[in-house]
Amino acid sequence: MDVSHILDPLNDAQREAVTLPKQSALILAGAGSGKTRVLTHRIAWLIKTQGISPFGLLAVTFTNKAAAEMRVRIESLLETPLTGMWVGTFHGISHRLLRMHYEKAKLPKNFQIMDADDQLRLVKRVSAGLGLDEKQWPARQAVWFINSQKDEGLRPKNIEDYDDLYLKTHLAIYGAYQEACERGGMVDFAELLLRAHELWLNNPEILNHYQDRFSALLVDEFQDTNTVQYAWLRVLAGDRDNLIVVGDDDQSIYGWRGARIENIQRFSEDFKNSQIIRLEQNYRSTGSILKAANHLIGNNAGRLGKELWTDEGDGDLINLYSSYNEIDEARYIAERIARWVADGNRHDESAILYRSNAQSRVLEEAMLRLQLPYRIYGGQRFFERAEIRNALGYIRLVSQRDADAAFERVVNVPPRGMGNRTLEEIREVARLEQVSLWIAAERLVADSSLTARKKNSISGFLSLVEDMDEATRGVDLETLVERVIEKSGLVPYYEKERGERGQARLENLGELVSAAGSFDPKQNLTFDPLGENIEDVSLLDEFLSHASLEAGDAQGGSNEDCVQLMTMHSAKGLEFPLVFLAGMEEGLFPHRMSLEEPGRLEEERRLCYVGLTRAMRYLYLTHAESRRLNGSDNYNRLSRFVTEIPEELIQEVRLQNTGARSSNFDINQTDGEFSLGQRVLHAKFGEGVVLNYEGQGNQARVQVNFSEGSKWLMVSFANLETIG
DNA sequence: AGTCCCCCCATTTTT
DNA sequence: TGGGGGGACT
Repeated sequence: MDVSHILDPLNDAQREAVTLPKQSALILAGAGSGKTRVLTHRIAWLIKTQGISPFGLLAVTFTNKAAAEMRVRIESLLETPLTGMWVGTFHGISHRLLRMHYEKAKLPKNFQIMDADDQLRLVKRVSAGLGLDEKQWPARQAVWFINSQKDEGLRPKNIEDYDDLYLKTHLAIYGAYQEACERGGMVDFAELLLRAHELWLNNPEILNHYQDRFSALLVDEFQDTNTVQYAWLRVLAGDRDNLIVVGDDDQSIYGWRGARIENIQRFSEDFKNSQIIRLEQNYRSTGSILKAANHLIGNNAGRLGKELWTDEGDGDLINLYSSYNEIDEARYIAERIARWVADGNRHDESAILYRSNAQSRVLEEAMLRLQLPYRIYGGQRFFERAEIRNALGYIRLVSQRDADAAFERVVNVPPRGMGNRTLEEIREVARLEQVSLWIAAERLVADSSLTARKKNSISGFLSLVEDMDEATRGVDLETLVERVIEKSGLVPYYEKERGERGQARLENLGELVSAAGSFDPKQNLTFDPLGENIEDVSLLDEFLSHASLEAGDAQGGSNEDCVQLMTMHSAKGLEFPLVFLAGMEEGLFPHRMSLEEPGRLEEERRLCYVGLTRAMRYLYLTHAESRRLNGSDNYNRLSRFVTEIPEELIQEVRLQNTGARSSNFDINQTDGEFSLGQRVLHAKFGEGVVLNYEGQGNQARVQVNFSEGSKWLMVSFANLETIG
């Protein structure tokens, strides 16, 4: 069989990784070293030459996007649709397992997935039920506690409280919360993983089945696995020695949400037969950028060790711009991008990366001022928008009356005269009689002791949902969604909301209808073209699970040619020819919150490493001498990360024109010297004042403020005459 | 029930 | 500086 198209495009290390014999391995894949390529080619190679059916393969990723991309790339290698192979996220695959083995997992058949918002609401309710003061015991903190425990694989009974009030209280909340979840058949994200793990531990026959089925397990971004995820993988691998993990300890940046860099550091000990293959040749960045990144990360201890290299040459030096303040910093970046575009490049080949979202606003304003189209990553995603969640709440209730989270969410949206008092009564009945809110509401209506007013508002809601149910029997998914929205009263409710916001919400509701119309469960992981379908899960439930598990894109229109603004975290995995790292200051990056513990500082350094290695050709580091943040001025020192880069790799863009700092850097050039503030004469633009300059020799440019505005000019072509 | 105001807080994000 | 949440007031 001809597999040349699978092996030929690979370098030696990549080829070695792809053609490893069947055993466990750690592929240490540096930034831009062809990690995804190795994974996908490995899979194609296993299928084409090792006689392994796609059915016998499992590939796990962290994000839906990565899973989808992997599938597409394997399919294009195989030149055929990939059927039967499980490619998905830890959560998606766990969800599927739980659906298939719901009885053994001790879950109701129609269990629902709670997302972060549902979870917070439930924790609030549970804390209130325990009589805890929301001020003293913030629900967000309790959620964090619960999730971290679950990420570590810990149930309340496994946790020691050390007679400590903090622990005791949170344990009580965790316990009560878990009971509420069990009662309502609800599963949060962390629970999906923990539950699937327990499913295997408690049911050896099920575990054996999957161990027999999968002859190879492949994991992407292994450095981001948390304790449960690694335990999950180890249980599944058992003694089969068939676990291939790909990752980069130097790019582990999610410790704060449970990821354990130790997992990748200890992999070789846990899998004694495994080998390590390093992918160090980089196909993305210039030599200077790689040298800078290598040096920087060399300051971290306990690395597995890896040095990126390229055979493409050093390229330009890294530019460092010291600005007067954050506004000047943003202006400089914007002007630099404008020039980049004027030179014939695309906006979306440039990216501005920053440590924290708060930095984006000034940058955004600078983009607007220069009329540069931009796109800010992050923000609310489609299925997380309030209007979408409200609509889905109704839909959920139509399919499942006992869905308390949905009940709470929509019972008074749009407002229908259901006061907090009334709701509290419903909750009370539900609590006392151990029934769902829906049943409690029904009982309250039947109970004659209620005032007519309250009775009406409750029964109005109950019959509305019954109505929706009747009106949507036997109807397809799209029609169902459409009719439920129509009956819900959400449309007139949002029409009243002034501004474009209401309009946007209405559009989103419309989009939800079409999303339902084009929803194809065959593309969804929980179904399988080989007929491994999960019995009796309705298309509707499937759609709702999909909405929880895959929150969708943050914004549409992402295909337009825009400057890309995002945090360094969200930039992981991406690359851009022109990259700015803004706010290279102590306290901001590394962030002050991470300074105390050495481990967290190292994670900041890894984040910086990620940032640096996003750049393909041109890299600019910027910092501000003064930065207004949270309403007060900060005077931060230059980030230690900049000083950890060898000086000879950095070229300072020296200039100031914002006044407050007096500068008289001289610009040497053939016909004389300019200094900032120097008056000059240009043949076409007339008189002007030098504001700024960068570059050296015949690359030098000056920014001159002429009467018609400021312009950047190449010193060697502009023929400027000094005057005065 | 809805609006307004005040107070508090402020890193990073996926599922 | 600004957003979100909670409480108070209408």
